[in-house]
This record gives sequence, structure tokens and C-alpha cells, in this order.
Amino acid sequence: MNIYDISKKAGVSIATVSRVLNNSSKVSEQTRRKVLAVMKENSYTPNAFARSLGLNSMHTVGIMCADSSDVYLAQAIYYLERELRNNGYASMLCCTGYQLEEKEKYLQLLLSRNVDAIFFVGSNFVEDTDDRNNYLYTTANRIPIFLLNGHIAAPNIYSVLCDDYQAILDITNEVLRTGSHQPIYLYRSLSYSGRRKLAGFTDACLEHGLSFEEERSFLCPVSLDNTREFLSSLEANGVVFDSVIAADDELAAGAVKYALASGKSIPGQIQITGYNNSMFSTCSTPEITTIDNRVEFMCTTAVSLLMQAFQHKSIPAKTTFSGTVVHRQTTRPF
Amino acid sequence: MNIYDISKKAGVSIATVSRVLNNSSKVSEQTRRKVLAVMKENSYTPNAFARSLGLNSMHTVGIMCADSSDVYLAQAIYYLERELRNNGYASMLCCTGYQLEEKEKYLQLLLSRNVDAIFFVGSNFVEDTDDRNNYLYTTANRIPIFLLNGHIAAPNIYSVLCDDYQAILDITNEVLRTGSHQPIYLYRSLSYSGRRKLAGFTDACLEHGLSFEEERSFLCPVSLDNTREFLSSLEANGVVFDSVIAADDELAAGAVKYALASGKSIPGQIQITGYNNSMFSTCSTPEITTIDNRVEFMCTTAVSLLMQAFQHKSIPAKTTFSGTVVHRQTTRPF
DNA sequence: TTGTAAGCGTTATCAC
DNA sequence: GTGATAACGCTTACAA
Repeated sequence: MNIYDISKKAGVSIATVSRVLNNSSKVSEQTRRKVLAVMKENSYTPNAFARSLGLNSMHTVGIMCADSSDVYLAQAIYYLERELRNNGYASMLCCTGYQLEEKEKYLQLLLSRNVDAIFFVGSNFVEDTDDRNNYLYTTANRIPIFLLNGHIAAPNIYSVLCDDYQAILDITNEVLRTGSHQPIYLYRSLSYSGRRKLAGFTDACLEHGLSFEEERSFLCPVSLDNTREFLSSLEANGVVFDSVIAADDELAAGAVKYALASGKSIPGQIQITGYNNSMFSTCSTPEITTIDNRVEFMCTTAVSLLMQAFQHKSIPAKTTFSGTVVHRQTTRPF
Repeated sequence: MNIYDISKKAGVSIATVSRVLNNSSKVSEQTRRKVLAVMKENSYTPNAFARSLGLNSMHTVGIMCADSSDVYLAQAIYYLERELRNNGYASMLCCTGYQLEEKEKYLQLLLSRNVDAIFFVGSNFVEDTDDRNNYLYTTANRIPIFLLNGHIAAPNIYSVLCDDYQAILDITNEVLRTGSHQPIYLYRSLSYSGRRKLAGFTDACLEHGLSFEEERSFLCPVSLDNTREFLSSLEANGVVFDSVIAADDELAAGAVKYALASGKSIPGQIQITGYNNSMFSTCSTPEITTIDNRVEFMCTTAVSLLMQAFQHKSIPAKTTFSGTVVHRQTTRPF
């Protein structure tokens, strides 16, 4: 059943059927009704492929992320898909892992489907050197791309991100003000946002007159067990710390495991903070003080910007918003 | 840059270019090389829309789920997408919520993009009555559909699922054998798999000669706090229990919160079990004994079946596999 | 092995 | 308002 069949049965031309399909105003109410009736009668659905060939768009956007089962990324995907769907767009998901070659390779999957735009979710899509970011530039030559929690300045690339520097600065300040003098910082990557966070930690320490003769920031293996063991070995190696500022909630949850296992009281002997306000922070006991970096806001903003871009409106290349500290049980009150 | 441009520059016909594109064997090695060179030179990518119009497929399958940010579903999505991608298929994600009207409505988003098949992930897609499952039947008239962790018998509908009945029977048996006499069962829905799980719990109790004069299974509100409060109020209302069999890890994690808050020792005074072997079970302290229902296996199996179906091989309508108990710290050893 | 030409089912540009 | 008809960029018989 195609547009020709319908046009015959309705006694009109295919052009008219097409007009009804796209509810053009240039159709008399009478014929519109007639055509719609025939369509319904034959439960006709227009062929998506032919349609997209004519329109050069399938109203579909790509979502790239390293790992859709990551709690934080999964949330972002959820909100992005919801917003896109509410705007009539479908979402094509593509997980890439953390290796550059994989990212480049799997990006092709999305590009070969001619998506209208791509969201790159997570800070790990911006690499250190320009030539390693080339895949972003060439993609942006074709379609608008959005970096969520990442930033890079180039034409047709738009960034929406939380001010991670300020957020870590704030939360570290709070920990230091409530009596901790020997904080350590735990991270798992020095991506764009990773570096910003670390800078926040360092600056907060400097503000409080802490010296950095010894290293106080550590690249820490993920998974709760690994983090716990890492902290134990740190302690065994003579590193003294009375608070752990973690770059994400999972690391923080690992730190809680460490404290519980080694009999340290939280937040009495050790304060712990996370980042993302994810399930990890509420699932732990005690629940973890963390940063709410507003995933939902980030995603709705990004989709809204994209919709404006589709309407050829000018949109900002970079949109930053502040996070906020969520006080729970792993830090001491003022 | 289209197929005509390439054919001119390469001095061949568009048919030959197309053959190279689809790596047909009926092209001489020489011309193939020539054409490929020209393509590369002009960084040509075939138009996906035109292509899919000719092939009547975009090599894309839909993934429907209630909520992609749910830890368990997010994992399933991850594995499905990975397997599909490895087979050259793209994944279109669509979250539907738990209401029937929404499911039906958002399903259209996928159908209107002419996906080649759809995975329905989670047991909540099979409704109680036949007419409420009508949307599945009509969809299956067009394309093969897969129910992951759900089951319904109808043409072109395929189910891949864990034997939830047996798994809950096993884990409940273990809890009862190690000295618990007053188990309660916590669930959040009585979907297909929900009912199977409940039956497993009930049968295990009967096997152990437990009477059911009072109700011992409870519809419990989700979120850790709500579960904790629910159990407190249960206790306050005189329900006595020495073990909690939960239908999923999140409920179990809530039960752990309850035990910790009310000073009950785990697993001494109360045993707790979860389901799914998700992050919730390892994130809690103590870590939760749970059922590994093999998400990854389920997903790889489902995709593998789909690929066989695409090759017109006959595949089983229902594939069941067994789960396994993962022993952790919330149950007593034998 | 290669080329010609007829689809595929729409949208869009003209005339009328 | 409506109807021919030409794109859109590919795949695929069928011929050569």
C-alpha cells in the first residue's frame, strides 16, 4: 500500500495525498477528509525510507557514549532520549568504549545512517591533541554536534557542561572548613572535566594554605573493591589523609567501603565526598555528600538548543551552569 | 557527491559502483580498486536513505524499555547495542514508561522509522489480557519482535528469559535451610516474571512446611528510603520476619538499609537476598547475596537468534536459561 | 565482467 | 486547490 494506491482509491493525485500527509494548508477540507478516510481504511503508513530520501532527514539523532551502563551516562541517555522523543526525534544509541580508534570506528555507524546531529555524552570524547580530535571536526562539517560535559572550540560544535572546577572547589572548601587538613583527591581520568576538577581541588587547598610537598591527588582504579584496596595500600605506604574528595560517586563509595573495612568513623575520622549525585551516593551507608551536576538540566538544555539550531536560530557555542553541593552523611556540618 | 559522480570519475557505470559498494563478487579486482580509490579520494559516503529505500531496510533495530536509567535495563541495553553493532546493526532506543498508552504511542516512533525488528526489554511489556497485548501482535505482523524477560505465545514473537521461578525457589530454599523460619517476599510488580518469582517463593515455603495463614508477600514501594520505611512499618504492625527475599536488588538494598537503621545484625538476625546481581548488590555494605540472571547471556543470545532469523533460519519461540545464586554477605553459609 | 534502465515511495516544482 | 512530473540516490534485473 503506497501513495499511488491511496491516490487512486481517493480519486486524487499523489501530490494531494502527499499534501495531506504533510498537512499542508493547500488542501480543501473536503478532500483532506476523503484522503484521510482512505488512509485509515487501508491502514496506510507512509514509507519512512522514501520519505527520508525526499526530505533528506529521518528526524533521528545519534547519542554516543563510552558505556551506556554507567549509572551517570545511563541517566543522561534517558533524559536525552526523552526530550528528543518529545520533539518528534528518534535516538540512535552507540557505545564506543574509551579508545580513540573505537570511537572513530563506531561513529561511522551513526554517520552511515545519516543522523541529523550527534550528542557526545561524557567528557572523554575530547582528546588532548588537535589531530586526535579530528574525528569531531570532520563530523561537525556535516552535522551539528554537541559535547555534553566536554568542551572544544570549533565551528558547529556546541558544549553544554557543568562548572566542575567551581563545584569541586566549593565542596573541597567545605571539607577543609570543617576541620580536615589532609585531604586527598581521587580521580580516574584527566579528561577535560577531569582536569577542571583537579584544578578545583588544588586551588581550594592553596586557598587554605595547604602545602603540596607530597602528592595528594591519585589516579585510582575503579570498582568498589579496587578503590578500597587502593586506599588501604595508600595508608600502608604512609600517606596520611583525613578526607577523600572523589571525582565521582563510585570512587567515593569505594572510599566508604575502605573506611568501613578499616574501622574509621565517617565523618568523624574521615570525610568523604562524591560527584554526580548518582545512585552510588544514596546506596551507600552512610549516604555520601556529593555534587549534583544537574544531568537532567544539561540534557534538556542541550536538546532545546539543538531544536533551535534546527530552526536555523543562532545558539551559543558554550553553555555552562553551576552544580550544587548535596549534604549527606559523609561530611561534618558547619 | 553521489554514485553518478563516482561513476564518472572512475569511468564506470553506476551499477559497477553499486556493486563495489555492496562488495559483489562480480567485479574485477582492477575496477574495484579503481572505484574504491575514487571513493576514498572524494571521501564519498553512500546516501543511507536512498540505500534503505532500495533495500527496504536500514539495518537498524529498535530497543524498547520502560526506563533506560534503571541499572538492570541499562545493562541489557548496553549488551544489546554492543551485539547489534558487532553485527552491523544500529540501535534505536525508545523508553516508554510503564503505562500501556505510552508504550503503544512511543512504539510508533520506532515503527515509523521502519526498524527491522524490536527488542522489548523487561517483563513489563506483557500485559494481563489479550487485547492489552494487541500492540505486540500487530507489531509482530510486520517485523519479528523479541521479549527479553517476558513471554507470550504468538507468531513472530520470540522470548528469551531466565527461569525466575527456579531461581527464587533455589535462593529461598537456601535461606530456609540455614535457619530462617519467617521469610517475607518483597516485590514491586506482578508482571509475567513477577508472578513466576512469587510462585517460586511460595513453593519453597510450602516445601519447608511453612503455613501461610498470614500474608508473607508484599508489594513494596521502590527507592531505598521507601523500602526501609515500609519494612519498619511492617514491623510496627506486628509482622515478624527473619529474612527478606526481594524481587530485585534495589528492594534488597532497601532492606539492608532497614536492618542497619534498626540495629538488626545481618545475616545473624536477618537474612536478605536480592535479584539481578546488579550494582545495588555490591554497593551495599554488607554486600548482598543475589541471583545472577545472566543479562549478558540473555542479550547475546537474543541478538544471535535475531541474526539467524534475518537469515531465514528457524529459531525457537522460547529460550529459557537458569540463573545462579551468588553468595555474598547477607546470608548465612550452610 | 560491465552497462542500461527500471524501479523504490516519497517530496517538491511547476503549471493550470 | 489540484495534478503532472521531475527529482532524491540508490539496488537490481536484464542485456550485452
